[in-house]
Amino acid sequence: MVRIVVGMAGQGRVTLIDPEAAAEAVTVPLAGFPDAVRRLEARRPRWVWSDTRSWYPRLLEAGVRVERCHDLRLCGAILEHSAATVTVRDAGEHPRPAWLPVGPSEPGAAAAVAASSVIARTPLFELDEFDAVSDSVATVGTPGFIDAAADPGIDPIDRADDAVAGSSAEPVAAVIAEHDRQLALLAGSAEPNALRLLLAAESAGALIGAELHAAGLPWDRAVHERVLEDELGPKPKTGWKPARMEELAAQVRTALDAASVNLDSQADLLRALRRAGILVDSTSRWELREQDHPAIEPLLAYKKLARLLSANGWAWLDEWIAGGRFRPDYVPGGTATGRWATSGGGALQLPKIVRSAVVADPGWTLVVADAAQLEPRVLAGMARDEAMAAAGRGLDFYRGIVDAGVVETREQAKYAILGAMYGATTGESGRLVPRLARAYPRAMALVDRAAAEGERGGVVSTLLGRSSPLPPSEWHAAQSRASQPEASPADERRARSVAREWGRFTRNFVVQGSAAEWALCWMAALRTRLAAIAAAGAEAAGPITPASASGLVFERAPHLVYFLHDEIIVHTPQALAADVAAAVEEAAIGAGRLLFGDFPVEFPLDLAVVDSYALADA
DNA sequence: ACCTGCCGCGCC
DNA sequence: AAAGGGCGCGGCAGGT
Repeated sequence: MVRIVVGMAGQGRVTLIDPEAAAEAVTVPLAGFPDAVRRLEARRPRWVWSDTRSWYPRLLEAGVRVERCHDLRLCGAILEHSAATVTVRDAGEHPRPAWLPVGPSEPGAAAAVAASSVIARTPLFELDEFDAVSDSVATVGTPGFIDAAADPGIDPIDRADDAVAGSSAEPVAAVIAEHDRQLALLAGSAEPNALRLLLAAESAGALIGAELHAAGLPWDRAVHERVLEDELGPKPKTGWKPARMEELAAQVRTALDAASVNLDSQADLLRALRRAGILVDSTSRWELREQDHPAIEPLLAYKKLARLLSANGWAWLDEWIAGGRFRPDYVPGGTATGRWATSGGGALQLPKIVRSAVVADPGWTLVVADAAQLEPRVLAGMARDEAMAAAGRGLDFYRGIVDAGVVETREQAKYAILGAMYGATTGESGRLVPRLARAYPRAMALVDRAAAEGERGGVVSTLLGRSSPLPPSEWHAAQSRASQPEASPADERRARSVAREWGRFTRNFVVQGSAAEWALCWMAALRTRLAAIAAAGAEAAGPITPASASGLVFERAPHLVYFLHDEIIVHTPQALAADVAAAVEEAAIGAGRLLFGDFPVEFPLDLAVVDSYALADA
């Protein structure tokens, strides 16, 4: 595997160097960076750079896509916290350099499942580099290493200016040294194969995050406006509430006999409710729903509309939709578990009601796929729980649990599973968990171990070796107070409560984090397959000229446009939709193999080829 | 005029 | 209907 390291060379110039063939180093002005990368990409190197969010957008703007990279910021963060690197880190021979940015940076009808012979022939993303990760682990580490406290991060604008000004940030020698340091941590780790896969997947995610932003989610403003008018009434003048909300507010005020209550103020509303004899402790929907009073129905309707207006109303459209695209800033690895975050636009919370505005361009269509019940399947695989995996053989895991006689209804199965993964102790969900534990002891033991480790302040890790942060200061404070001789029963209750709370976090961490790893591998494999489909299509269309090369990135080729934890959308020319759908299915099968080898856990998809996102879960 | 914390709710 | 994990965001309240 050739690596090409990217770093600054002073005077605003960029050096691209294969450290093993240093004589061939290229130094170019920043403006020449995309072309230099385009030329060298033919060698299919792994690009090593400080931060994908700083470097890759300018390549994408110039129409340059790269196949793979190593994101030093993201990979450094994983290596710095992983329980698998504790020993090699504690040896102290590989201290983290001060310049390396830490914490998030800012950027700027389904085809049939492909036969497994296809899977075997088509390499996954860099599958050749990895053996399937065969050990299931909820690795227990040693508390006492670096906390996950957020660092301020690096402003991308400043970074770009630095680059132009030729600051000494990231001189290429330092970047090479950092990559070597990370490779040494990897080599010295307890789980080099798993971690190597995680770093590759995380870095692929970084590329995908930038590509998703550059491509944008196709968005039909007119459809969105129609939704708003249907729900809220005509767009009001600035400073006015939509007509439908005013009507509902009037009904609520009449029913409460509170002519001037401000429904947007929790405090004001709560007082008015209680004065009207509705004895609630909050204004939240689940509590109001229980009440029998004529004010409740219009109030809940009002709150629903208020939410739509403030989160995805006309102002949102003006701010976030331009040129028929929604371009949120994705933050790969932005949460403790490795799930992505987004910054701005609420991209991970698109309400179902506005999804009808996600419409494919003319001649194009959307391939929408989500992994059905991903987390319990990942748990079954991690725990190597044969019985649980058997229940998941088929599209509906919950039905499988019922058919196995564990519980009576599908709903019970769902709540039992959620309870097991989230640590429910009360309610119907909590009562069902023991039945699940009898049926699937291995899976239950895995999450119970993770919870126990968290309760005592320890570290747990995902399948591939991403480790949990240490407990917050409240955990330490509560435990130390409870261990004092003069500790009160209240102190002890508080300490147990705080401990159990952190245990629920670590319990969920191993499942959610490992599911995020499956999703990254799925998406990374899909990205590779989409590129192959695009290349084949381009070949059929004739030679690639420099002018058409940028079109190869998004304008002619199927490409990912959305990612939501266990769900993806590919925007594709209609003629390629069947190929894309097959690629999506193959990638899912491949991700399962990569993480769980031959263990018989399945990851079926709900997949739809539709012109509008709203039609996907019909 | 800001900032921060909390609530409520959208998604997984 | 069920209450347990992870997020981001808008709005209000209460502080400076």
